[in-house]
Amino acid sequence: MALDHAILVSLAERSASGYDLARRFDKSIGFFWKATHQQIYKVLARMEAAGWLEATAVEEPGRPAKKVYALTADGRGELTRWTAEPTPTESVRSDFAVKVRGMQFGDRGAVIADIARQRDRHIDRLAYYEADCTKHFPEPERLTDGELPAYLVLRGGIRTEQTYIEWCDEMLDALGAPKPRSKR
Amino acid sequence: MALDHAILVSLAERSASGYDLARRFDKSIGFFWKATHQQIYKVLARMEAAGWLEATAVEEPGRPAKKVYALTADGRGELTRWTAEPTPTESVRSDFAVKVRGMQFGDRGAVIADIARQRDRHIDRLAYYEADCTKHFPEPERLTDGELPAYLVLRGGIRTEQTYIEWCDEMLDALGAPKPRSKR
DNA sequence: AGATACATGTAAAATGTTACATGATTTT
DNA sequence: AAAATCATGTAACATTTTACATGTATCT
Repeated sequence: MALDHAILVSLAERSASGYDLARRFDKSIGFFWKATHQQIYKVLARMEAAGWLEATAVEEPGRPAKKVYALTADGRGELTRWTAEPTPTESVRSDFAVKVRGMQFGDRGAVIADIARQRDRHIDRLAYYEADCTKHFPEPERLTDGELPAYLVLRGGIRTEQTYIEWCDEMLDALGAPKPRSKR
Repeated sequence: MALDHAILVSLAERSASGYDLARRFDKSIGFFWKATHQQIYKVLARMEAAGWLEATAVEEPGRPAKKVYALTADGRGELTRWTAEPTPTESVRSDFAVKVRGMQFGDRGAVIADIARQRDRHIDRLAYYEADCTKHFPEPERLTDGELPAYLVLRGGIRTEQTYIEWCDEMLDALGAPKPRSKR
């Protein structure tokens, strides 16, 4: 009951094949939920069997045929039911935090290098999100009801990345380590 | 290769029984990694078989006997090896973000109420972290090398909660909904 | 000729969740 | 007397990850 709903939301936005979905899960919706194509194909088959989805074979010349999935009335019903449910507390799971906490029992220098790497990665991701935001929502003051949710979720991603970078900065300062790139 | 290292870090800090660990995973280390007792007992058995841990039966009058686990040299070796590995990008998984993104296809009012609920929960968690921080690290300017990592990880938790609350505020404002409690 | 993009899957292994199971002691 | 805390597990099920499998078309 997890990837299922992420796929339902994505298909509600626009019908797609398993392959298309796999690419979406590498960006846009994938910023907040990761999934591989193997997982996606399996869940699509299960949801089609459950009657939440309908598949249509689409052939384009010079390309393999694809199965495009669309929500059925039952699928839309399930999506509505799910949105009305209160979200359970998300189970936190941060390898990185555990590693920082365990640095004194391992390779201190390597962990500091890892913090610096993590910082770089989040700087890149922040830049990516900000570019995405400017591109899709150039005028945040004038958003339609349809655009608002995607915008707000992206704002959450931007805030999260900023916070992560600031946290890495605080750690590198406290550990007396230099920061690898300019930014701050 | 996930809960394993969280348990190794916790046991490196102090030897414990499965039951003790289950309680630690309800707080402290559990802020960054969730695990149930069923999972913990299974992983402990596996790691003992692998020679990373050693169990000693401890009996206290008026209480059931417990098996206290401690790291072996191999266990410490594995922990060091793991800390030296670069941390792979964490796979994001936010039910809540997916739900916000899908609000237009479901029950808008229910999702707004859910955002308010989420906000309250993170206000509570922030208060908890801050109290924990004041209690364990009353003088953050004077931390020993042993205290620093746990302090920094807690700081990360505090920053994360603050950001989450601010994000919920932004969403409630944008959606024209009132905020349930004082705070801001 | 080799790499990348398009397109869809199966199978095995590892991990995680939920339900079941038991029994002593302490607190309300 | 019932509920909570202490203490350790097994079993079934669901989910996720990793490896295997296949084939066409386009780009370099």
